[in-house]
Amino acid sequence: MTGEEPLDAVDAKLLLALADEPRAPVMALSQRLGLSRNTVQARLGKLERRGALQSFERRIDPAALGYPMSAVITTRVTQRRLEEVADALSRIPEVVEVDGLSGDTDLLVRVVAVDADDLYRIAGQVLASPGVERTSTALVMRRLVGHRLAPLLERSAERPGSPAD
Amino acid sequence: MTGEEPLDAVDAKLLLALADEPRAPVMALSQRLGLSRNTVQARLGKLERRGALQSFERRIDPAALGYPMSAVITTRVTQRRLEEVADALSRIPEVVEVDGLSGDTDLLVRVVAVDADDLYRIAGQVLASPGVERTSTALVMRRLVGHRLAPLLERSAERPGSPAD
DNA sequence: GTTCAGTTGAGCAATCTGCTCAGTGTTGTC
DNA sequence: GACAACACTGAGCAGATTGCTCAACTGAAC
Repeated sequence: MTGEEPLDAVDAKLLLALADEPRAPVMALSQRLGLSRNTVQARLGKLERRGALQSFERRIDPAALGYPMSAVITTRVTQRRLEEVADALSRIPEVVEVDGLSGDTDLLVRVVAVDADDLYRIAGQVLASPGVERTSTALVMRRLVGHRLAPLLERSAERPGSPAD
Repeated sequence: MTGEEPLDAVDAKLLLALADEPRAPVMALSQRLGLSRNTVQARLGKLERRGALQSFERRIDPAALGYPMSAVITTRVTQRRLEEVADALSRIPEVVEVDGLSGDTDLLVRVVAVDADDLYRIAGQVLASPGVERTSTALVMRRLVGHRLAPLLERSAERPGSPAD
């Protein structure tokens, strides 16, 4: 068991509605879903308590903030120093995301930058972080599919049970 | 010029406040920022119109939806078929993000899955997509630094001018 | 000196919020 | 079948919030 039961169809529909109108008042949502205001409010509260909603920061477009350039830096790290490295990386403001991976590369570091020079500087900082052995920087030239979850939400919204049955 | 001027300090503060309380009413935001309600409303409207706020879907935690497993699949693609491949990938619901990269690997594909079997299946679908030559799947074992933008926002909130001066 | 965008404070009717309560299924259990 | 647990519903209420518009003020640019 995952500890929390996965969301049900109603939750999925609620999230879809929110995806469409993020700042929609509860009233609008309840009408849209054909549920009572009470229910929607309870569901929303449960979603938040459950931690199903991540930080609002994820919605902010770095480009609009003045960082139009984005890159992924795959890094190889001295074993057993992952924590330390992650900590060092988190101190670089332009590092927006770090994932620990299995396989050849240990870390996937996502950074944003103002321009090419800026990116060069940041990549240097990543490489200079204690514990980092080797890095490889790849520019994000184009966002082919923006982060989306709607397809999975729609699946959940239709089926009653768990996502994969 | 980027086409749109970057956000200013007020915008950054507004976004920071929203990051703290995503569903805060405009009134609360205006009090918090020491600005008039009118101004906050105007700013918010401008942010949305400008496209500075991305889809709400980004805030939804796939794990809560029932997809606790995440992986990045780097793929090599037949040249000139990027569009086609991206289109094919976008039809796989579990593909949540696709970036076109410079360098050795052409595509960075982020997928979520219910479990290891599911991931195996999805990786197979990615590889089977027309135009995909080779793939390499790496499991996201741990999120070291969750997607965040606050450090950059705070920088913008303090300095009056552009993000890097 | 004038124009212009951004901000402010005020006002208004309509709506929304947070909260509580009791009633109504729908389940699952013994 | 009886019963408890649970989610959903409809209703109510005081108070806050929204969307909108207006006129006035500020600072900067020209």
